[in-house]
Amino acid sequence: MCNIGHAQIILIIIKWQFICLAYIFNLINSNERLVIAEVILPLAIGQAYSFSVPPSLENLISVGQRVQVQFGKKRMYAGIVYNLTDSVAHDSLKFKEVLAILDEKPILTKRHMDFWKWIADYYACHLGEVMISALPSGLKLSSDTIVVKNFEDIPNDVSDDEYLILEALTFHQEIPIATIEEILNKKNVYKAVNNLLNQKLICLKEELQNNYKPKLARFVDWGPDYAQPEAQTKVFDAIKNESQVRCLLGMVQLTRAGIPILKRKLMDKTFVKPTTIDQLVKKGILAIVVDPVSRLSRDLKERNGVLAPLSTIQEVAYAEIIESWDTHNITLLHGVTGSGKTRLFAELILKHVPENGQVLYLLPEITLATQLTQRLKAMLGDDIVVYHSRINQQERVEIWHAAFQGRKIIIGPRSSVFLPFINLDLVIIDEEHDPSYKQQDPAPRYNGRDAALVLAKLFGAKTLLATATPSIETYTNAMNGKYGYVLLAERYGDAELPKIELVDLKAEIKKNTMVRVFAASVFEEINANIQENKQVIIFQNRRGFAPIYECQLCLWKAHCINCDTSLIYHKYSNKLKCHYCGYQETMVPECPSCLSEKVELKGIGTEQIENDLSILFPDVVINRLDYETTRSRKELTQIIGDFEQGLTKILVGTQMLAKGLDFSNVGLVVIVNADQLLAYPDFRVNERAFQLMTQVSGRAGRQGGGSKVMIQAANIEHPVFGWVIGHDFESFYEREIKERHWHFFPPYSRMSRIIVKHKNKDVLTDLLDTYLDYLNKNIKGEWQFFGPILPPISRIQGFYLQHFVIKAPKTANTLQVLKHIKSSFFEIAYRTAAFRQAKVVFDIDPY
DNA sequence: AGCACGCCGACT
DNA sequence: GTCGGCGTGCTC
Repeated sequence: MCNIGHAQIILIIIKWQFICLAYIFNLINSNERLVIAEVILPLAIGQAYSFSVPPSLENLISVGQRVQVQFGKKRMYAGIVYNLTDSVAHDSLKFKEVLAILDEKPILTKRHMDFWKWIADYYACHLGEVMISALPSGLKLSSDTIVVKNFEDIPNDVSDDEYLILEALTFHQEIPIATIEEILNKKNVYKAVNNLLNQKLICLKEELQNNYKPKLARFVDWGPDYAQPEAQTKVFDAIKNESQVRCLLGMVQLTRAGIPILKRKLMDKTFVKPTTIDQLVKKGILAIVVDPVSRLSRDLKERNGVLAPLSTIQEVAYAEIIESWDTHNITLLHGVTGSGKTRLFAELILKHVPENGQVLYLLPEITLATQLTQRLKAMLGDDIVVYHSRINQQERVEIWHAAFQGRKIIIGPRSSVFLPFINLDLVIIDEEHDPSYKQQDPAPRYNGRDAALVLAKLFGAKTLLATATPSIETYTNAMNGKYGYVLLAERYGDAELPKIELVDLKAEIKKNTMVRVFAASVFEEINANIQENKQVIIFQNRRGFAPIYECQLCLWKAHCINCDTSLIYHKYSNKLKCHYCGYQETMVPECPSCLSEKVELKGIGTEQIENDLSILFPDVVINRLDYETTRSRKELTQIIGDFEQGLTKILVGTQMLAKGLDFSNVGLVVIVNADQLLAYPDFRVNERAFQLMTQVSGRAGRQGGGSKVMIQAANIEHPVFGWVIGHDFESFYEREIKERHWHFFPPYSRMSRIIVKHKNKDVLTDLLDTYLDYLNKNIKGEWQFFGPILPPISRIQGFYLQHFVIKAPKTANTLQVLKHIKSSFFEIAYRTAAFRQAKVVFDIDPY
């Protein structure tokens, strides 16, 4: 008995041991199997954060999906699974759980997130910031996202959670996601929200903002019975009222091409009041249209349906590009303005890209809204998607999915490098030199051109960089043999490059022969072109009416209260505006400082030129193309369309005019003040001035010959003018590259700019001195540090700013040293309490 | 970036 | 005696 009892006890002990062992084994085992998801959150912190994946989700989760996670005490985010790993027990304890998986399938591939990582590393920013830029807002969710009603009746086939959300929306049009959590009385509501989004029963608030804008533009068209010219002619018999007649005459003239006209523009051109138009609308003669779809696109598409054959020169260039791709992945197509590059792109896409290959066609933002995309659409058909800043967020999500499903051609600005291509075969970067490829603010401060080259490399895709005025960096790479090089030196068809003439403003002013802002010869030339029914483009790279408002007595100047900038007068609104922070005040007729009335406007802006022209040429239709007049896409399309169709005779504008616009009847291009283009304190000024003048000139004479460009300048000895006049890119390059070499500027060095902001001016100076001292002592080699530099605008929105510049050798470990620079900055700033409030911005490869 | 916690000035 | 300013530190 005793023995048996003993044995039993032993058995029990063994049993217990077994249980304990099994328990421990189980623990280890389950810990080994525990899956950890590294998740990118849409925040400017850290890199990826880790969350544990509950067993129920283990088989469903994969890299590239969105998941709902809690971050901090109460905030929820839709993050992206960046990586999946196993972890051991003591690590996993501190992790929160993934609460839900939002996408059945990934919405992008690992390859794309590698691209994100490259951007974050190279441009010294957080992965989360890249995510914010990359994802359309329809795919981003967080606690403070606001959900908006987008249905009439609640459908039957929704889940309980979804029903509760929709029901709540019938009472309140908008509900923040945080409130939805309260309504459903639980934390993981994203799944339901996401389902409703997919069913388009709800929208996110940001998604709607873009949709509202086009509604602001009202257009005037003929009433249904007056669409035909005969009916329009007859209508004058019945109308007696003088202003109504004037209004209708204007309509006949301005809508000749069958395109409705902006109501405001009709009022401006015919000097009628809104009531006059309303009366005509009441009679049914005119109609107000709020159609958000431009009719221009339809017209153009019909006109350009047929693909013209390649010219002999284009054939040669085509063959050369294909050949150069045998040995180089990247090729520069250097084609003069008007050489028919677009037609070549169409040929490459149609003939070279395989059936399932994708094409990314990058363009500077403004060109997107123009004829170019219309022409490509006409050439290439419907398998083409255009991605630009003014399309709404719902469409963006659709384009996102289209790219992931292999849509063939995507045209877009720099941000389209973030679309989730699956089989990218060709990248075309048009107007490669354009500075707007560089994003200034916010982070990631990436260059769309350079990022696209990296993206293409990740896919093994071929790249074509195209421009009439290559950037110094790209041209150098082409000359080095790093890139292939194809030259297209002649214009397409019978078009000739325009004759460029320099007009000496100093001499003109001495002789007192200026006609307002124009030299006498320029004024005559404008006049002659109008007489010959040719169109004129006037270029002035400054918007507004006058840049400086100054007191002649005490020299007081209108200054922004937040920034270190002078306020620019806008006549249309009678306001003085800051172009940096948007601050504005109403113009007062006397000096606020000495109360004298001798305050005067100085300098020239596009608005003033437009005003002067309307006085000099009262019978000519003049229009203006700048940031001010193109707030909506429709207005931009309208302005370009009107000029293209010859309704507008003179077009005044800023550098928007320089970007790839194609007008056939321009006989004269005037650059009003070229000195200003050469006055920026930037090592790229000459390059920029050369490019701008050449590009603007390129708008002239795109069909036939005899066109002219007149450049007004005081400092006519500047060498850049000679090269522009001679269409001599090579001499310009020869000289410029020597300068870059001499001063160790890019492409000989890699440049970074570190901008530091602080509310206290002295602390800021102190911090920069301390830090630069540290850098000079600790970083050796060919590294050069310059600063502190006071930027042209040294105070923005209450913060003082200073920057310094780093020139680094182009060696392999540049990035590591930059990382060190970044971390040591924070270290030094942290040591002193006063430094800690400093904000710092890293701008790599600044433009 | 957001948000909580905490320590000092102007109000019921 | 509280409300609220923004400085500091933390978020898997």
